[in-house]
Amino acid sequence: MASVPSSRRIGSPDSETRTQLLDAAERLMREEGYAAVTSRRIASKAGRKHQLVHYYFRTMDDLFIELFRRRAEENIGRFERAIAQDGSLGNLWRLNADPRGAAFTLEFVALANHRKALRAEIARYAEHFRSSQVEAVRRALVDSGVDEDELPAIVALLMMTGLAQVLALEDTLGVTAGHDTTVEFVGRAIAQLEARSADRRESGTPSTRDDAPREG
Amino acid sequence: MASVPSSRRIGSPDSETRTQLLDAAERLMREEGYAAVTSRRIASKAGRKHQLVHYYFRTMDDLFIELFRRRAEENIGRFERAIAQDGSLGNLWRLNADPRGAAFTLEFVALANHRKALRAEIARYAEHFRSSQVEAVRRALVDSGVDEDELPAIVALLMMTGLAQVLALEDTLGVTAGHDTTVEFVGRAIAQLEARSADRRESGTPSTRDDAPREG
DNA sequence: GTCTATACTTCGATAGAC
DNA sequence: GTCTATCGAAGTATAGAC
Repeated sequence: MASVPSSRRIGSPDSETRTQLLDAAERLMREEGYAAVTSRRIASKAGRKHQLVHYYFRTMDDLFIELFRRRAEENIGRFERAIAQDGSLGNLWRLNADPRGAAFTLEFVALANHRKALRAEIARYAEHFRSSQVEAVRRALVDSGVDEDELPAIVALLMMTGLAQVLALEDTLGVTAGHDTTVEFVGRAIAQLEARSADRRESGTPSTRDDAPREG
Repeated sequence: MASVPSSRRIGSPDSETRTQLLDAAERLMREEGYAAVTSRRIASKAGRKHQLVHYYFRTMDDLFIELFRRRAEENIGRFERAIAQDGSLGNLWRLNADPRGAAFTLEFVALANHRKALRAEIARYAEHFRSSQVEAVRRALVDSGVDEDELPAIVALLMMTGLAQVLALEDTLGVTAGHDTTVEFVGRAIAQLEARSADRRESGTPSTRDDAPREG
């Protein structure tokens, strides 16, 4: 664990080449799975020699962590911006239903199973993302007049996440029976909840949006 | 695709040793992920020489396919027996919520991403399993007097599957916030549906269970 | 910053002895 | 059925020249 320093030179994190290597790695991971992400194949895809990968990343673990981290941060930022602009249930579902995110998660969780260094990183991200999301869902539900007992925010979120994940997973296998029906069903269910929200606003009930979004 | 015969001798599928090798491979996969499943590590875990793995399996693809197939068949059998005995929603949820199944699926789907031979096998299984399950869910819903428009069987099934998957996936990461709440919620929702079913029986409406439970 | 050269490891697979 | 011997390919990593 207490890694020996190792005097080896390491390239700057700001390097353009480094970014290209990470891009190549990410493409490989998406297209062929994590086992295809090797220093040689990354370099080949980026038109470089494989030793250059080791110049920019001390170990492959470092590379994977970096790969995960930059996408995770981008993801959190994207979600938070989108939610700030439109925190409706419909938008939350749209964001979660993006199959790219689910496929990415899937691959990294499988990876974490045998790269311990990644596991901690992924867990930390998962927790951060979860608490940020659950808050948004909670606000959206309160907005629609859904009581916490009727449907707890965490349950709604796990259902959305789970559904998105299964759909994405099956898509990669080419199994898509019932997917349209399901997406449609969820869309309708959300529309109904949002209609409730509109009713409340018309009848003068103030949105809870204004008062108590404490936590986090 | 049209694999060259290759004159190499291959061991009998009934061999005891072969089963032990498969068991060792399965344990490796569960504990350390698919990348740890190599001929050498399997053999070592089974107290054999690595060449013996190649005696029983022409290629590693063959081994993975066999590994998947025997678990898949066992799984389908177990589900069908359990459902024949108790086809209630509650039991269907219990079966799906078993985290072992979800973890297994996850690893193999990740594997399928770079082992094309496995992909077809997994897709075929997924479709078979899906249609068998959706039929069971449909019967259970009809039994509870839930209309297909109110909640299509495929939607209920994908929700159960997705939820089970997310819970299992997060468990492996050590992220379990809200899991209890969710399991409890689902349990209560199902109990409510099943109460409806009981009401119907008491009021004399015949259960559909009696007429059409055909299937081996 | 990128390359050549190189060391060491692990892997899948085959041939052939016993 | 299991072993020894052996191959070539691919992986991670380091040192040092340019």
